[in-house]
Amino acid sequence: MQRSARLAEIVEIVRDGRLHLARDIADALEVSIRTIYRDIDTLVASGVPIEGERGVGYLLREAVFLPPMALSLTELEALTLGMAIVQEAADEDLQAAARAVMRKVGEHASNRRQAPKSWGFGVYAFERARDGFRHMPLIRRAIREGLKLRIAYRSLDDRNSTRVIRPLQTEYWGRVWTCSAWCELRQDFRAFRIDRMQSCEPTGARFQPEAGKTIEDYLKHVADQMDPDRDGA
Amino acid sequence: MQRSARLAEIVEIVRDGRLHLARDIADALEVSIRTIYRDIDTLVASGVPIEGERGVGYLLREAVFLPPMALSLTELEALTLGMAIVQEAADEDLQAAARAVMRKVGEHASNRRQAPKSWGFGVYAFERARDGFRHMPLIRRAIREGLKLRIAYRSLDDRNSTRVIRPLQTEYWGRVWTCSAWCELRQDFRAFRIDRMQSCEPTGARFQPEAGKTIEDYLKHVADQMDPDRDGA
DNA sequence: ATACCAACTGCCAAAATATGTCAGTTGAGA
DNA sequence: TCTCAACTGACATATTTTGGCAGTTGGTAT
Repeated sequence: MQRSARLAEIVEIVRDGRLHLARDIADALEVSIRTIYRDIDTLVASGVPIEGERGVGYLLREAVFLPPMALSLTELEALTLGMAIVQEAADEDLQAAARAVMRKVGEHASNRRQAPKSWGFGVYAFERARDGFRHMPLIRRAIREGLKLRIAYRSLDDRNSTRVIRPLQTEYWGRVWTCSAWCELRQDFRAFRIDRMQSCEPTGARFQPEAGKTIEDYLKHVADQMDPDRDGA
Repeated sequence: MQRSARLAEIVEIVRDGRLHLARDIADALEVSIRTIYRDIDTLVASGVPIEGERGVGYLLREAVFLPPMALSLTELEALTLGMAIVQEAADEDLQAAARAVMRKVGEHASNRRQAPKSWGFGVYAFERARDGFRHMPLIRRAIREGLKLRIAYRSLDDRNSTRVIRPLQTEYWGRVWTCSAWCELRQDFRAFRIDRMQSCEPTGARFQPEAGKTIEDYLKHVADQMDPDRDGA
């Protein structure tokens, strides 16, 4: 196995977020433990955020490793446009992430001989309801980790309710964000406008994918009933 | 110099879109020409679209090479969301490019141990005016290459005009795309809704950045006058 | 047709790099 | 104090990379 391929393989092994011992990695890749120590040095030196702790093991958290890629100019434009839109239309966490992506990509992509100053895109939102993004970072985390949320919701015709939901996905409607979820009050799927959530907090409970209540079930469900604002109770 | 660093360096040299001889690259990197031939083999094998022609030289067109990168989960979400929006809100060229980006990124990013089936995003556009994207690929090319365009425009109050413009940038307003340009008819900056362009074709002429008519001048200009739909003539 | 160009290929010895082994040290926790 | 596993340095060995050489190939200019 080539050295470069082995480096990539180490990242693959380590990025599941669990602890790994140099000994085990060495066995899996059929090289000596010394080589693994040297390889991890190389990876850290080239920016892969692997954390090693004496007596514990190696850990790579919250990171995904992209291999070298060749993008066409049009693909780079799509990427730039997408990141520009996210920087306008999403919450601060995602805005910062989009900026970071552009910094990482741009750093290497823009030092071409005649670098275009502008990429030819501008993105503007007519109604910037920054306040409507307030709960999004929490909701995204809840979707990732399977956390139940308790929300206070004010419907479009100003009726209030409090309910526990299992958030499944967020949707962007051009101006408004919604969160689709399994609603434990209604025992059914519901979509909530995020800017109409008066409050939003984890209940502390978690949920597992459950037959009939998963994102796949929801997507089948909406194929039939097409009216996200139907729920006003 | 390390082999891997040299491979990256070759891409840097070659991606200016001009012809390069293996001899010159070898001299620049202080290795033998034989090594360059082997390196280019390696690069092509790993997907870099370098074209070599006997008796001519090497060429890499329309491509940008991204080095290995580590993205945080949030950054990957921003990337995924941006590409999802572009796939909804842009013309077919950009849609295809966004799909390609996700294929390239996802290929490597999604084979984690517990791969999330969905990234927790859905993107929907209320008004899909696909027809309004018709001229966008041409306009983007014109911006890149500095081509003058002749457009037939129908204003919001239904007055028609034909003019030659120097396109500078496109803007996305959540639902509608516009193109800002130097208008040779009005001798001033104008913003045109792309879905109101009845026709759009290159005049054959090119333009160079000219003091007072560049994208930078335009951005200064809009800072003062803030009404993109003002021009109805 | 001929000459020329520069990409490409196969081969081999020399140079550079990566690897395994071994004998340590370090920091944290039990 | 002991254990664990990350880490480090040194050195002989194995592997990979490199340069040089002698070709071939496809295309263009003469």
